[in-house]
Amino acid sequence: MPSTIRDVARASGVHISTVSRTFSAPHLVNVETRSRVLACAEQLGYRPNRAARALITGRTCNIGLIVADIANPFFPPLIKAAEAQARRHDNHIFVADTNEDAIVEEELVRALAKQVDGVLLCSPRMSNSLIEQLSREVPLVVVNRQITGLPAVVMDVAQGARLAMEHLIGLGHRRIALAAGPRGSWTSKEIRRAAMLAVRGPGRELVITGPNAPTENGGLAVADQIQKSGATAVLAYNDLMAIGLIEGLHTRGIRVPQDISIVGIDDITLSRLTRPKLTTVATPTAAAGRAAVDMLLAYGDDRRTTALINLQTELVIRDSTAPLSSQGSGAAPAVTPSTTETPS
Amino acid sequence: MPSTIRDVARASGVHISTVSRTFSAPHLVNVETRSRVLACAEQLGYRPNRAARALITGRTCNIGLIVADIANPFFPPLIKAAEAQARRHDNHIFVADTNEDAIVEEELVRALAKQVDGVLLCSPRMSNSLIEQLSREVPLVVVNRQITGLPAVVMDVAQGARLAMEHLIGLGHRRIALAAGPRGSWTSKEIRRAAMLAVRGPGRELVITGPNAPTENGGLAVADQIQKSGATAVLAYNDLMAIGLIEGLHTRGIRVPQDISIVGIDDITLSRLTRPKLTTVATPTAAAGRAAVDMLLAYGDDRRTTALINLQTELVIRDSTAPLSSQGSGAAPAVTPSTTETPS
DNA sequence: GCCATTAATGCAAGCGGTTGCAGTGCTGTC
DNA sequence: GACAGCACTGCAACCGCTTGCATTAATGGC
Repeated sequence: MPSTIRDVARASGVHISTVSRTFSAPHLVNVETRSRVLACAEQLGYRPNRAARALITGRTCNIGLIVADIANPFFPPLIKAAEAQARRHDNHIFVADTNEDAIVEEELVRALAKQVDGVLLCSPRMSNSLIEQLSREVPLVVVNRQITGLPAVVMDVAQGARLAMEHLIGLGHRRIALAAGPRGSWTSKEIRRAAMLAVRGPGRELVITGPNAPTENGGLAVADQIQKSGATAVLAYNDLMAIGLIEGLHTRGIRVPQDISIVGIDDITLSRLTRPKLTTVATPTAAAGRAAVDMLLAYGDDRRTTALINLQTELVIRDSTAPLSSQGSGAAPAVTPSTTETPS
Repeated sequence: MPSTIRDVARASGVHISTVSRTFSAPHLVNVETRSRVLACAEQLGYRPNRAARALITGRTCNIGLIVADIANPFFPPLIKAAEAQARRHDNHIFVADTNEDAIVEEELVRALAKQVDGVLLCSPRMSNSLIEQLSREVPLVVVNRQITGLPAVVMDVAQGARLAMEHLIGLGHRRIALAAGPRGSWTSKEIRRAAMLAVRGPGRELVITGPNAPTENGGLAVADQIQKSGATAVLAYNDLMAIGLIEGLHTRGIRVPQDISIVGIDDITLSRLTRPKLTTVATPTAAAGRAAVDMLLAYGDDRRTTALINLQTELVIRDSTAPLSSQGSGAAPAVTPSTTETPS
């Protein structure tokens, strides 16, 4: 039904190769011929079949973008920035969601491999070795994971975690909890490493809980452990967990930040709209999306580009952190459980 | 570099057509031959090129999914459900985000058209006529918009809006505001129509504000108008706006639900985690995603399927709505601006 | 006036698969 | 023993498009 290059050729009385060139190398065809062909094409509603073109040129002008969970508000800004950047180079982004499942992840890379020019793998849950193997089948740029030999864009969460810890220590906290992220997350490992290093010191202690689901429910679920841990401050793997955690603590009568300080990571839009507003480590997700696309597109030019882009993070101090209160009772409930709160 | 069907044929000493059949019609090839071919294929790391297959079969086994804004938490459950359902039928979903832009929307449909078997168009911002035109170029299933002659999946937001209004009226509210959605949104029109109908009655009034961006910021921005409107209750186009609105009112010293009641629409995960928890109209987004995929896949069987699936919505009453307070001062600030609040 | 250039177009081979049709050898039937 | 039927495999055309090369005509230089 849809018209092909042959229909246009017949209609305009030229050979199909001339039609082809009209679209992919216009300077090679006579001005008059060109406009005649274009008119016919327009009239027939002809659009080049990109799949067929891809078959022979090897370029699809599509980029695959694989994320662990579209529902995690951390990703959309990255996705949108990548889309915008791709569009700027006349490419399109196909997004796919792995549901935090390493198996699905592998499957999706393979499924996309042949229909895109390359894949951006964001916050992968696969093993490094599998990623290396896949990178031999399709150009890959990894986001939020550092693998030697592979081009990557990472955000310096270690630095962010350190800043967060220093902030908390500066507020007088001594017993600090880390609500870790999911298994297989490079970011979570980085945070953990940096947090341990930053907290190290006399009279200080880091309590690690996890792995946890990187969602509100993950935060909700860890509230109990946090309460029992006696920590007076928490660094959460991400804002979503932090928000869930705040809610979980709230239902237990524990107030944030009076009774316990919470720091998130990511600075999602939402963290400005919760009460209390969330202190968090801002990650440059949009910049990461742009950089990853650029990296992938540059891939073609000189083969083995194994650059690593490391983007800075920064601490945004809002209302979920406060100096260690004098009662120093840790996460134990306040004596009179929050009678001054708004009803909930 | 990647091995083709010819490489496998050479390695296993058969004709390419036999290799082809090994993958697409295994029952036609001898068991021994098949296993030999499979072994060679495995060893060479051969994977059928889906683009090439699509070229001749006309089926890509891919489905395009276009949404207005990935960052809107309304969509992810729909996307995830669609992905799961598609996977069940051995198809893949490509998601693309239009940034609420009708132009980009059209461009994306066209870009996807040739690389997918059909497109799910969610909450389109285009005109009906353009959608009809596009549906002639590629099988289309529209979600959240009803267009005669086109297969569609809609959620009965009109019913939801009616329930919400009845709830508010039942609580004694007489002057109710509607924070409308973006221009071009069918859903917003439906809500408006239903709300007007439901509020109609002696001494009652509906104040409509908008169009507004369907985001937290949209809600934040409309807080001022709402305050001045004197309304004691608001139905927001979606939960995100409702949450932004609550925040905006909060900074103006107006308490929810004591001073003003708010109802959202969508029942996103978040609406259970805000304070106050949001009263909202739950929309069956996951069911919509599944239904849309099923509809699109059924498209092939008997051509012109113009079914319409209308999914029920329901009102979830939480803490952001309350009986009209006796002071009846509407959205005017409380006399002593919320000294009992938690600090923010 | 001849030849080398140049511009414009046609020709045909393929990209990596699928598929209708035509063999080939074998079995079973009468 | 001839033949129909079956299971398997090969052959070759084709899907829609690109591209190196050949062809043609027009142009310019000397």
